[in-house]
Amino acid sequence: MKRVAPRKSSAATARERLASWISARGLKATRQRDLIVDTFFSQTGHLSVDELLDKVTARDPSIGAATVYRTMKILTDAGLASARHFEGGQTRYEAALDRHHHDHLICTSCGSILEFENERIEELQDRVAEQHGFAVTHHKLELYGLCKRCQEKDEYFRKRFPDPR
Amino acid sequence: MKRVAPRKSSAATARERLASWISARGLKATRQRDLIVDTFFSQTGHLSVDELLDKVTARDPSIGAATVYRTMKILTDAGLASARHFEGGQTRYEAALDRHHHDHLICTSCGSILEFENERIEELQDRVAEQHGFAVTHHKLELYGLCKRCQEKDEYFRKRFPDPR
DNA sequence: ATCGAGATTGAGAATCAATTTCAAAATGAA
DNA sequence: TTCATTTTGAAATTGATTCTCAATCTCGAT
Ligand SMILES: [Mn+2]
Ligand SMILES: [Mn+2]
Ligand SMILES: [Zn+2]
Ligand SMILES: [Zn+2]
Repeated sequence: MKRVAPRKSSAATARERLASWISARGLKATRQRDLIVDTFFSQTGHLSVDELLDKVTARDPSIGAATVYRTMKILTDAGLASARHFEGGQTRYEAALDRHHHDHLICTSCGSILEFENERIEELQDRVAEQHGFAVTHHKLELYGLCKRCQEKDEYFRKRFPDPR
Repeated sequence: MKRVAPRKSSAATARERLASWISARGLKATRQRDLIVDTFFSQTGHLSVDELLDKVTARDPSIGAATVYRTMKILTDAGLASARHFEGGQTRYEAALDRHHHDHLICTSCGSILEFENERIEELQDRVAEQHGFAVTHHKLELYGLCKRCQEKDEYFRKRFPDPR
């Protein structure tokens, strides 16, 4: 009878890593931190602090916004989350454990975010940097526009209400 | 005796275009606006509102920051300047008249900004968008790191003070 | 289990860029 | 010139984030 080795959820792994990262520098484990980290890793996608705070206060209304900010900064420093600064809005965080570098397509109508990886683009970026004697540490590639669904919605309204005015 | 056709400075052209853009929508020409636009186009590079305000108040100390913000927004709407939101700092503006789209290399040590165009990267971006059924309106590609000079400075200090502690 | 140095907390204040408000001044078409 | 409309500068406001601080918690050493 085959047994799959019990796979640790990446949330669990993240909590472990955070624990060692925290103790490694004399920080302390707290109930609030655990709750926030737990909540964060139980979500997918790109979460703003406000959105996260909502979920967190649903579980414990006494937790303050500052603590969520502080905790997400720790997660980021520990390499377990990454902060994204898309156009206009607040900072958004996404889980970073076991994830490749990737870039984003952002729908300016509905706010949905798609991810992509393109090795060829990365190479060309490296080449550009090289040509300028530049040592790149990180980069940002974001494509803004309309997702498929929002294009279709637009199309629908254009058909129903042609040539307004 | 050959004569080159007198070439209008792009600053002058920008002022003309702005004038028609302004009158086209019932706005009014003002001394402050002229001064700000003049100052902006007499500079090169990527200017923050603060930096621009400094130059502007040197010429007329009575001009307020709000007016500079408002004027740069008009220039942007008119397509004569473009706003750039690099990591961390304030919005920076660059002249947009007669300029191709381009992207940036930003030195995180000295703040210098290099520009580049790469048609191949743009094509690949289009392909990515297409694959996701995404209609891109604009994008942002920014490479952060150390410029040549800052790398050399680092190198110099590493040689002079090896293995500290 | 208790202690105590040091870390963490939540609330509210502070910061910072940017926008808005508002009363006074400027613009420009008639 | 008139005068509806736009613009201005100063100050207030906004919104995201960080900071401050007194009270509370954590955890290694007793
Ligand atoms: Mn992502
Ligand atoms: Mn540029
Ligand atoms: Zn959409
Ligand atoms: Zn540099």
